[in-house]
Amino acid sequence: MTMSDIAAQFAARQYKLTSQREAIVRVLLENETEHLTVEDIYLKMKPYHPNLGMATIYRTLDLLSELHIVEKMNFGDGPARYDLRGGGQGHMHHHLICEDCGELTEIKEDWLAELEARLEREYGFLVTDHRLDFKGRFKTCERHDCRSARTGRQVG
Amino acid sequence: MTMSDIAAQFAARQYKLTSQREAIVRVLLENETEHLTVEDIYLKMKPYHPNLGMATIYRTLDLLSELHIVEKMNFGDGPARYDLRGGGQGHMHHHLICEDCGELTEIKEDWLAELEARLEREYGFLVTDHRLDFKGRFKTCERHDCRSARTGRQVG
DNA sequence: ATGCATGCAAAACCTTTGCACCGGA
DNA sequence: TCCGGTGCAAAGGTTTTGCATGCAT
Repeated sequence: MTMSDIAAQFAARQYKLTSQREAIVRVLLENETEHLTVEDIYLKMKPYHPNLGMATIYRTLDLLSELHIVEKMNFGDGPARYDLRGGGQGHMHHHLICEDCGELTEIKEDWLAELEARLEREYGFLVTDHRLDFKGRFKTCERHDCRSARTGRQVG
Repeated sequence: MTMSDIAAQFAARQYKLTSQREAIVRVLLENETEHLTVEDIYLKMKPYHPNLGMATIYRTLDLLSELHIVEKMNFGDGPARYDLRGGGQGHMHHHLICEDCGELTEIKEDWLAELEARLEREYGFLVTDHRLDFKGRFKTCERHDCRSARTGRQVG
């Protein structure tokens, strides 16, 4: 996903790619592997765009979601997180969420094609997108044996 | 899942099963196939427990989540929804979310065992729970051809 | 008496909205 | 000029928290 791809999508729908919107997209592109919150974006932009308010970020992210450029994720603890969708393949979002350290890891593979075919056959349901989250623990997690000491951080 | 199962789990952790908590559990048991919000529960209980406030429901649901008796789900639109976990098998939560009508259907089968085994082999990640949501459309959905008329309801 | 649980209200938190202003076609 | 976009502040909805009271051991 490049800036000019995104510019083309804006143009196709007659949305304006203003300097604010472009700056927000740039932050997303520069942090492609992260799952940023609105506040994350706000703070990263503040030095360069001190007047840009969170409302504009919310509005821009809604727009980008509508265009399927970003995906909005809400894990139910704290604020929603946003993520550029992967290159061509479109939908697929799988996460490993460690219950010890809270780490959120994205699985880059699409393992669900056959399940989707089965849903269509057996439920008459045409899948356009999915999200799969696993909770558990990394064997190598440094906090593996600290479970009882945890404060109540919600990881899912 | 029966009330006495739940009572046993409370006792095992030295939590008190007060009349308020029992009433909340009863509402969940009586609506086992629904995905209730705190407000849903509050309104259902109001006639019988007019003094019971939402704070108690929040606190009780947190407790029930911690005991893995209910699952908290947040789809990012509106309030969180809560659901009794299925009988013995423990974790498994798969949903079909229709983008036309917003209907939320639960899939009652556990299709992910082999994926979980693969995650352990390839990522060193021990899965304790997962959630799988599919967005799409039921072929039979009555609103199938009304997409352009939709207001912006968020279904995922 | 001690400590957990409750009820109420206030606060906190995240997000959306209203409205005046700005800037490009 | 027109219209979408922005900035700020206020409102909205959901959830958490503080604190006094209540209840059971």
